[in-house]
Amino acid sequence: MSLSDTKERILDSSEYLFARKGFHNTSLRAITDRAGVNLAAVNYHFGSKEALLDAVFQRRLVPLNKVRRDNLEIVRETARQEGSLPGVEESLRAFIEPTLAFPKSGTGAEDFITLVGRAMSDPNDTVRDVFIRHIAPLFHLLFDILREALPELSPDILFWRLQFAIGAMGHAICMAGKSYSLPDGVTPVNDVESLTAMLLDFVTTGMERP
Amino acid sequence: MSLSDTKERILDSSEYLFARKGFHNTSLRAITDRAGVNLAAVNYHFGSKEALLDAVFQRRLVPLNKVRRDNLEIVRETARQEGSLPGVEESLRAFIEPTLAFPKSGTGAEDFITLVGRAMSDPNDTVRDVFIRHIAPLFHLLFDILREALPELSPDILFWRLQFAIGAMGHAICMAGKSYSLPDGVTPVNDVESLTAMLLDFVTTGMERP
DNA sequence: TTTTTTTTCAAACATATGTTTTAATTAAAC
DNA sequence: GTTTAATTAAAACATATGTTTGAAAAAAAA
Repeated sequence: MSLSDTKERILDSSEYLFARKGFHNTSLRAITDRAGVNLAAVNYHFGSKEALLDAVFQRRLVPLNKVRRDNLEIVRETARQEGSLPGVEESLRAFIEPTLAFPKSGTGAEDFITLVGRAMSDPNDTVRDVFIRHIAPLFHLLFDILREALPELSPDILFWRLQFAIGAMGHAICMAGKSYSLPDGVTPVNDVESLTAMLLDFVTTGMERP
Repeated sequence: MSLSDTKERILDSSEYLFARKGFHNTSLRAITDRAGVNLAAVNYHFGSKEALLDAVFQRRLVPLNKVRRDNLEIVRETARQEGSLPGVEESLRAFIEPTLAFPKSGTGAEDFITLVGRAMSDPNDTVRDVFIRHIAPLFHLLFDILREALPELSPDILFWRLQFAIGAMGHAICMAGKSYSLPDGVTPVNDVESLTAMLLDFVTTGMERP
């Protein structure tokens, strides 16, 4: 087993279990059993269970955040060069589209995005704090660009509308792919593109309301 | 200590701790210590920790659901008598307003509503299943009325827009009253009415989009 | 090859958990 | 007042948890 292989296996296994069972409801033994490594490997390689959670977020969130940040900067710069305001929909899309499309970026990424969908409102301080620490700068960037896009809107209202949008996205992520009991006439949606389109329609309309 | 007093104290204490720490992260000892009762009282009065969770939901959700159901039925009946369609905003208001106003209904109700805000996307199967069992019929009723209100909308799109709205509401509940780091120019909102108004604006606009 | 460092492994540690038991206490019924 | 049932209390139970330890194995450096 190569050097970093053990760490990767632990990260994969943690991601899988944290997403399904939650952080506190997942034991190190369940993680290491699933990873096929020794129990002590977690504390050896990561130091603690909490540091492991941070590493799980770190591994996926750094590249994901880079895509989202680049997208947002492009929206901002393009508008600046054109002497116009950034569009609300394209600003939101810059953030939302990579998030919902992330599961397709590789094995285990679906697990991760479920974890993200839940992290924001996780009752566990550890989970929420670790996540917020990773996402806060990006959130502020999105907020700033939306301020440019909607200069007439008060910061308070914009802030809450953005919160509503993020809540909608998080919940959509949690629901997607799950098979709850659907009302009659509703078919389960499994392609990300149409879900993204529906979500963007919804949050853009809500955001642009006068 | 009167007969039912112990049960009430346990319910209050559980509600408080479940909302702040989550179900799995709250121990029976923490609950009974806070309640000032003996550890064995939980299993004596409720049978198990899971049954206790169910009782916590039951106590508040039965009256809350009654208000929401009555409101929804009134909206439906009024429209029927007037020979018109139910309004989208009043339908959503019938569900959302009592939910966000619930914390004012009595001591401990703030804790409960936080619990509700998180329950929907709780990674713990127990919490989610118990909650969904309590909320499912009401959700279907709201869906049916919105179908009447927006007959031209496909069930699939309506379903997801309703999910977005519920996600927005749940997240708003989780955020309300918390003091995260706010962007410049944003002041913490502490009155429920204006939050409700903002949320209703947002989700109604998104729901009514052609 | 020898030495040194890194990694793995099994076992133990200390503590925390939900639950059960049995006796004491309190309240209710007769 | 006596008896019966309901409730409380302290302790123990069985198991699960995150973490640490110290020796063995593997890998890297010398």
